[in-house]
Amino acid sequence: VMAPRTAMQFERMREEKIVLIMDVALELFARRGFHATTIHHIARHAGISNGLIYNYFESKEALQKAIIYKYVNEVYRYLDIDRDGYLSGDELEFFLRKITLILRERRYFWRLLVQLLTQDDARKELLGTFPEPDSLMHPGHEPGDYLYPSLILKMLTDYFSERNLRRGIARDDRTDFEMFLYTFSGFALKIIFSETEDAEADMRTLNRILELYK
Amino acid sequence: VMAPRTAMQFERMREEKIVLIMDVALELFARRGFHATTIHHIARHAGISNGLIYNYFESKEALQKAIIYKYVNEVYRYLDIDRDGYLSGDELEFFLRKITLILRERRYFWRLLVQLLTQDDARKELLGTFPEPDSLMHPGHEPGDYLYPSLILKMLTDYFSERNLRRGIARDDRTDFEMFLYTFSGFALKIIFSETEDAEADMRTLNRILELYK
Amino acid sequence: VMAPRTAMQFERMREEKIVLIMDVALELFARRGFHATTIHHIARHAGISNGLIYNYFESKEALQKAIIYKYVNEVYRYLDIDRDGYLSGDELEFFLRKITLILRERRYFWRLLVQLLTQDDARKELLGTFPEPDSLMHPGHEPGDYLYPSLILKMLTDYFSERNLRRGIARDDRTDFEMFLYTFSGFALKIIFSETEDAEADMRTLNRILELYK
Amino acid sequence: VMAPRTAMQFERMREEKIVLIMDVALELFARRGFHATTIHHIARHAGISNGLIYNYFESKEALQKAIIYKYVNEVYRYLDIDRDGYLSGDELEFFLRKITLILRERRYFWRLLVQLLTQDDARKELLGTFPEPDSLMHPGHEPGDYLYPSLILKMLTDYFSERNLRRGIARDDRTDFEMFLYTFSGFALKIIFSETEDAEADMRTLNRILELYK
DNA sequence: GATGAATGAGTATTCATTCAT
DNA sequence: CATGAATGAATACTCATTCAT
Repeated sequence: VMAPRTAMQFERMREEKIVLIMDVALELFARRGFHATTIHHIARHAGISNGLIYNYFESKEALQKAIIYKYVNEVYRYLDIDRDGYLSGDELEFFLRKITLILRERRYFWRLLVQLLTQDDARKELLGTFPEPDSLMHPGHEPGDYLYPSLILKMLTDYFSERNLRRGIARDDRTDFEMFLYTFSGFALKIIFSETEDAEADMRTLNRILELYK
Repeated sequence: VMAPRTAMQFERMREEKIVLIMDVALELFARRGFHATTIHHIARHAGISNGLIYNYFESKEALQKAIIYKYVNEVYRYLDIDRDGYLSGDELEFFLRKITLILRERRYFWRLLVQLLTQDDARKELLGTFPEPDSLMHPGHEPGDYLYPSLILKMLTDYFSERNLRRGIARDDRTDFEMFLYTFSGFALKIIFSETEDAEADMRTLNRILELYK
Repeated sequence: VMAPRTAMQFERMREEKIVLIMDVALELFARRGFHATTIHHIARHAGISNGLIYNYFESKEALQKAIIYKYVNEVYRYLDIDRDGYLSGDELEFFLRKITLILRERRYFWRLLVQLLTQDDARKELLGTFPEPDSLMHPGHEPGDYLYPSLILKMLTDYFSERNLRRGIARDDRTDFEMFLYTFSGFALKIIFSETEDAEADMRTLNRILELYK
Repeated sequence: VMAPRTAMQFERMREEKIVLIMDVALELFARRGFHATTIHHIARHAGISNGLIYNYFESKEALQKAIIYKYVNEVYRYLDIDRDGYLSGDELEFFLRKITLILRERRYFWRLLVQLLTQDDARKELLGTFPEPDSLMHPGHEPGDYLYPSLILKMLTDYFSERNLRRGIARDDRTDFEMFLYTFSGFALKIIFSETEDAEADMRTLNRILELYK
């Protein structure tokens, strides 16, 4: 007579499978696109049956949402720097270095995200999942809040405003801010979509960006 | 017996239908993605029947390829600058201004392209459709050849090599070249995916890019 | 060169297919039950492909609803007797004879209906599709209104009230009314579910019911 | 080594679980239909696991059959009146009153039965489970035999034959017999499917039926 | 006995593609 | 050339059933 599994054993089994499924699905979604990836693909790659996926996720769409949600949260947690709303030059550097790491390590997640931003409906849906926190309207937001995109944007804007002041440029001149954003965006895309890693080259690029815009 | 004029009229009608289908399909592919766009969608938006599409295109995939092919050629023709393989500063400026225009005017095409580059298989397929011309290996390529990506890249590389010389930097220092590429890529994406046009802001950005990298 | 079909030809084709599909589906739903009947069954019995069914009906459920709706309306039209809200003895007889005919001719429809009334959720859904007309509250309803179940019920109740008066029984004694309803229900079920028709026996039964309750 | 008492306890536990499962399944089958009821539903409602059901029943179908079998037997036992094959007027009354009680108390069972009779295949299967006993052909059947439907039917036929004689009607006139059957069927359905109980009204109806057909 | 994770056959539904007219 | 009805292969999803623990 074998003892039945304990609730904890079951819980662990579930956790493991969920992680497995999400990881496999993320890579496939990122590589082939959501629609071109079949549940059967995912199941085969994960070494499980089609049906099992539905033990853990309501639908293919729900699976994608769960993936997005998980990694977005992970990123936010990872970026949880000193959020007094103010960004010093060193903090900016720290921030960019961290992001660069995340871009590389979570490459597939970012590929998926870019892909989604590419499609009208998915873009709307996606942006809708980041409701702006009230803390943005009322300065002095609670520590523990996530770094919502607009929050990050605001911190950067402020940073560049002050930088302008320091340099004797009109406070609200957005030139450098925009150049910085464009440059970093292009750089980010390169990291996300390059097949091979060249950490050293990336480092050089990052240094140059800091040199220009810190 | 049909008069030749009638045959020509038919030919024109054919042309018009083909253009109609491709334009509608391009927008839909770009907005919703290839898989999420059905032949039925395209037919309805074009005000024709499903079957008619197959009078002009072998398959949905063939339609997409035809679209890519058509616009890529259009872009190449448009970019058909003085191709002696050498790019002066003014030519670079001219080149970038032209591209900026094309990015804006052919926004949907570029969206589709970015979307495709996003998926592994499509990316391979896409890159495979631009076989490198021999003319690249043997300098002094034929006029009339297209400006293949690698050709453009080479012209830019050369341009930045010389610029380095001018500025007393090591000839093969790729720093500025890369920074330029990243910045312009980010800028291009912004144009392609922004819902609203802000030609003036784009102009300012472009001027700044030229200021930095011309 | 063949001339393309006219819109009317298409319309006729559509009509015919819709009727075919609904008829086949009705019989199968009635005989095997909704869940036990697969779309594939229906398609095979109708001699068409699975997919075609979805050209005409949104879903399996929508198909069932369309069937119900169609036959309910047909029945209502068929029962469209002099609807002044008052039922004479002869009108009652006429009414019952008509219903008996319909029960026999639309046997499968009634089987399906009984089957649905048998399941909780379907029953609720079904009853919800017969919204009570306002005309019930305000006597003197518009001619052209359907004979909603409650309207029929009311006519019968009134009939039996008057019949009570005629016979010197308390106006609101429901004994005979209920006995009549039970008897006719049992009789209806027999007609609906008997495999073989015995029109003569049914006639005798109906006569007896009229003898007892007219 | 287990003490016999423990074995017996186990046996009782088994019994209780079986009864629990059958009761829950009966209600669900009756309310939602066999196909729309999942094993998972049953398990959840019974507060047990999916797998456990298969410890006690071969399959979902076997479970339904077991339910039918159990309740049919229960009904038969309950109706186990003096079966000399002859039905006096008082015995008829007794019989009907008993049935009325059972209809009300085993409402879900009867709903399920009606639902099954509604489907062709289930109807055949169901009727096949009541093989006619030989005792019917050879009068003077063994006590202890069940009151098979045909036996009941025969008793009623005989009862009405004699009643005809008493009333000076042709012995084989089936008019009253049929009217009785239809009326009681309609009445039975009303009891089975009415959401609320109205024992008093049912009593009045029953009395009226007896008044008419006893 | 008991659990619930896992399987996989079965089903509704979609959609590119064909074809008679 | 043009239509849209028709096909059927492909795919997401369900659920009875099995089985390791």
